[in-house]
Amino acid sequence: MSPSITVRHGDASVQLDAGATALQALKALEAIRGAIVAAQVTLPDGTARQWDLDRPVPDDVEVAGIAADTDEGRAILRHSAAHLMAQAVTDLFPGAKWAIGPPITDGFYYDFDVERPFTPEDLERIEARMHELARERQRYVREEVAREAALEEFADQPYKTAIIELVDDGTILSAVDVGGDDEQAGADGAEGAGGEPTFTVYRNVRPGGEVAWSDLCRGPHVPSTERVPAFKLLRSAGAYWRGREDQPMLQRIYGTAWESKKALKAHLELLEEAKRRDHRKLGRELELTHHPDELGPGLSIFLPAGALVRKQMEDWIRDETLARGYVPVYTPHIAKEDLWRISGHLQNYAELMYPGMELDDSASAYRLKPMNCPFHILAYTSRTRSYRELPLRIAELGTVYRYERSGVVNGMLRARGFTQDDSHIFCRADQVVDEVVDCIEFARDLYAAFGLGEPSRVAVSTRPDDKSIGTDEQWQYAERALMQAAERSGYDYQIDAGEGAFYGPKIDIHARDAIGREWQLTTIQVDFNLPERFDISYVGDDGAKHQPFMVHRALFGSIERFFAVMVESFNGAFPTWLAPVQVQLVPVAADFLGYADEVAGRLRATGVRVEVDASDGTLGNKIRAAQTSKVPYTLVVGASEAEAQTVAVRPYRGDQRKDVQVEAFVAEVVAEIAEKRPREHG
RNA sequence: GCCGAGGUAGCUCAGUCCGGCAGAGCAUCCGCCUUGUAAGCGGACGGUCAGGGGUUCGAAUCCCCUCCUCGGCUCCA
Repeated sequence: MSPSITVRHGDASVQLDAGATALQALKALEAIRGAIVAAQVTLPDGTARQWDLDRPVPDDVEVAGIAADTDEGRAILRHSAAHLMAQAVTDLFPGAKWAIGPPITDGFYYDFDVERPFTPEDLERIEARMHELARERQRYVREEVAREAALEEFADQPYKTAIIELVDDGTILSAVDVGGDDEQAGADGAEGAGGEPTFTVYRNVRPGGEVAWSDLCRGPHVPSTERVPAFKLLRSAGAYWRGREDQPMLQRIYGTAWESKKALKAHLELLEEAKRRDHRKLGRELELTHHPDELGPGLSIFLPAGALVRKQMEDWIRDETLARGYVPVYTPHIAKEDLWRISGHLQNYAELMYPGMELDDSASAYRLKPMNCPFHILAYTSRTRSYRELPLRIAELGTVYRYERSGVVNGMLRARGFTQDDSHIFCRADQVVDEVVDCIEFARDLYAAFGLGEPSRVAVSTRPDDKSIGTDEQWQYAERALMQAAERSGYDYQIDAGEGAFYGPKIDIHARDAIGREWQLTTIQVDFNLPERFDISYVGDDGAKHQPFMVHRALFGSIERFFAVMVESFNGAFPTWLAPVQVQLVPVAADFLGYADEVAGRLRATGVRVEVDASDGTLGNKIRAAQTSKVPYTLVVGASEAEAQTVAVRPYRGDQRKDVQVEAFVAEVVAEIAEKRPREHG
């Protein structure tokens, strides 16, 4: 008579023979809905853990299936895909050493130490081999092994033994961090006999029982290789072991894996769509921006069309900033090195600053500004400040220059010269939370105005582990203030531990674009440090001097980055109020140029940005030119229109309308433009 | 900075492996056409083949260095 266990799912409960697997339990409980990749087991003490379907479940637990088409389920099947890839690499490149292979957003990677970097042809071979292995229906078999046995088994895998060693000195958590979303280390908690950690090894077992491959891994995995239904290898790249430059460079292969071929296809199409929308490509095609080699990496020229879009953005933020009680300033691009010594930038930020400009007749070098804050402090200290003036919100569109390392510059998303819609709010300690809440609401309004909807994520970044200045008390106060503000603004927020700036913690606000990608845009930082370093003060109602807090905030973040996000999110087809050219006049033949000019003039008189196509191309040719330029409205005019004082309206999106009265169209487009600009200039 | 892939006309790309007159389409300009909703026809213009050095009778092509771009590591607005 074998002992029995009890398992539950919701209200259901059932008794099973001891040794029953998670899959058997779920079947007995009739708890399987759709495709599942693993189980979630909630132990009697309330902790929930992911569990292999073929792994026996303990007594008195709650079990549930993890569906393949959830984030959690995809992470598991991607992790299994990473194993499959490592096995294929091992087959094709004998002697390859494996490091870690976690699932990441939308995919997975695995790092290898191999003789030579992988070529695109290698990736094709590896992927083909993965398909063969998947068809073999190898089972992923979990096995717990003692530390010594693990060390022995992976004696010829230095990175695996290093992971095991990391558990020993208690730094396994840092190894987990290296792995990103998840990690490969098989440390399954310090639960082994005698306090020794127990490791788990996953073996890929062929139907005949032969062990094809084994990896140290925390799991769980899908039950068998054919349960990784759709995958594709995307690219290879160098990556440092443990992400540290003093460590060997490994070869990383990125792949993506999905619960179905359909989902994979949809993802690959999204990648293609992203490529089509790339702001560098559209910027060139639509003549928005220019990045000639002579200019230098990370620097941009805004051509007239791009500049008009940017002007709309700047007008919006300038007007809105003034309306919300900020005051404007203008500051220079360079300043004496001493300023940056006082601010602490030279000590904490030097590697991101351009080198000093030495001048013969000056005792001090000058530096390009990487941030605007010291200048705004100088604006603050231009005279004695009273508590009655606080909060004092100083704002500027300030262009900063940062010497980003050559490998990290990325179009306008990560640039060396960029403009922040920067503001520094000087306030009393008790005003910090209110000010941060206002900033979050301001950011929300901005995202809405520019068509990004609600923020997708709010994250509070806390004190960095390494470089930072200030006392624990100051950091705690500031971090608490940010969390309180985040709570009051009603957003769920997450904590990014150790991701703060060197001078204080911050809130970052992210948004999703039209094709679902997430961008970090707004940043709000609380600073107690610069006020101290510059010894700034205000006179309180007690007549004594007090030190204010500073809130740094940039809502667009970087105008260039936000511009790039706009280009990509709108696919270059801007809403009318942002579009560089709002209306394109197309005469059907040269005879009607006069009437086209007349209509254009009436539009221009109301402030609409309008152009007339005076080329001698065919009508089809001119229509095509208008469409490919993505102008919101094309107006076709010929004899009948001139006669009746009408236009034929061809919107970029939507159906064309004929015989629209000119005055009606003007009123329509003017209203549309006004509507998209909640606070029109003037 | 490190690893990999690239750089040919304003744009998109052939030609590079295997050294032998530098090409196509689009754009631009000129001419013809006088047009009714996504490319009319013809011609012209346009190149230090990223830059420099080397090998060679001869280099876009092979070798070396530098710059720049792309994808990553890392970082970040």
